[in-house]
Amino acid sequence: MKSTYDINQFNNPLFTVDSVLFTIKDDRLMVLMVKRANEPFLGRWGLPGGFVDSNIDDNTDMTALRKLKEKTNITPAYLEQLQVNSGHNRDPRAFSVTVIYYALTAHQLVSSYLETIEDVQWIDLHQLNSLPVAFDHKDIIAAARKRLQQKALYSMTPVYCLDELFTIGQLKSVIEIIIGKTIQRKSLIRRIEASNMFETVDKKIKSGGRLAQVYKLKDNVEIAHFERNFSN
Amino acid sequence: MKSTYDINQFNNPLFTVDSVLFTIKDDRLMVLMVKRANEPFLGRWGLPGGFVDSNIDDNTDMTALRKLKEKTNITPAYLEQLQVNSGHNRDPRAFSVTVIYYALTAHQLVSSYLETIEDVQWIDLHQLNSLPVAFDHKDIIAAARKRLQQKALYSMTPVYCLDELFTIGQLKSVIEIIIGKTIQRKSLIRRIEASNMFETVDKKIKSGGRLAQVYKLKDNVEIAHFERNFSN
DNA sequence: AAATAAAATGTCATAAAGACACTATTAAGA
DNA sequence: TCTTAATAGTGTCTTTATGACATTTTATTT
Repeated sequence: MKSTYDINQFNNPLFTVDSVLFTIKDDRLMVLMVKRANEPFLGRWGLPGGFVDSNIDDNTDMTALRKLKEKTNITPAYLEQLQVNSGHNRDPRAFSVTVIYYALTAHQLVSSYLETIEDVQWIDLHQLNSLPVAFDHKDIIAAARKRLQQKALYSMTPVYCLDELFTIGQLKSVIEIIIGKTIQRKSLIRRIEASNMFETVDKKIKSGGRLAQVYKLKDNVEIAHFERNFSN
Repeated sequence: MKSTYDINQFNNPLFTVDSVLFTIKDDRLMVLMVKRANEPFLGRWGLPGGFVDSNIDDNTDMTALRKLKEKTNITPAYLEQLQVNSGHNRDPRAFSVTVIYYALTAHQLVSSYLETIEDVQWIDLHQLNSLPVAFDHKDIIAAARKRLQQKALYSMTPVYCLDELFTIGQLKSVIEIIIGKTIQRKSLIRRIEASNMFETVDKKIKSGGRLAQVYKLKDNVEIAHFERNFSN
């Protein structure tokens, strides 16, 4: 049945899946980008992604994860649909549609793997303007960043930029980098307690002063959301 | 160039665009549904939507609006991407992908047009369970409703369910129906003032007691968002 | 004129975040 | 060992948007 059905196949748009994988590294928000090995935009930097392989992928989520695994060797701790971009002009080949995901990971899980690779890199968002970028991927990254920023104001999502074990100071720093302003440590602690997402680990980490308590996520937690944004 | 490029066309997924058009009618949240005239799911009720026509549509937003116009004769006041659904099992024909939008309109603009039509109707969300629905459209409507609900807690989006002219009481009622709980009239008034989205019209409407001041949206306003949710 | 009803306002309570002082604990250096 | 610096962590008052609810306003109905 599947092989005989072909209505509208000819006019079907060019369909791809792309991901904006964020991390925090050296106190900077970074995005994973790939130097393109094919036309169009050969040699420019683009988001990791590609075509759905319907023999392998149950759905587009799987496509996004598969492509990310190919480039980074990991499955990101957080993945969510961002938006769909479509139009005649974004891909010179045809009317194209891209499902865009954004994802979060601890850079530690990826960085060592990337060291031996040239065409896959963490790109500092501040350096993005001076980089030759393919398609409309610069706009997409901006949109993903905006969404992440919003989410960081009212949810615990940014933890997924951190390693399994982390301190409150590290979480505070990650949130501040994402939202672009400082928050009160006290406010974060209140949210950590209210969220009930975390547990302490019998371990402390030195941080230039008093040792910091180490935390980790409880098993199978839901990301906590709050009724107010961090404000200013 | 466009006509010669055909890599992966054969395995390209079946690609459609569907919309969840909400309105409030008789103090109920309603969705626009269409009785399917084609296989699969012929005769069952489904969301308005269809294939992209890349000769007409600049992008998938236009596809959504075009299909809604065909069914309702109007362009909804509010339209936003909800999500993408994809998989092997959701459409019996092939691996399929649907971009889903949700939209808001005043029912007055549509209802008279629908009166003469049998296969396009407003469906009360409470009646949805007892209706034969196509594809995964029941789940999609649930997801769209949830998103609208969330948005109503921290933004002025629900105004787009109302006619051009409306009262505070009407806006309060629409919000309450969407979020499923009552809110303080006073809180809404504070938000109306803070939002700066509205202006009074030199007109009052009877409502069983004191006449109600009529409001309308200012020209080209942005939807106001707030830092807190309505709570309880 | 009185009763009723919803609109609109006034004002105090509540709750979560902001501000910031203060204490605790570690490393480094005199 | 004592002092200093630095960050972790706590206590507590302030701020602010919303909740609660009483009061006033203005219309209709009887």
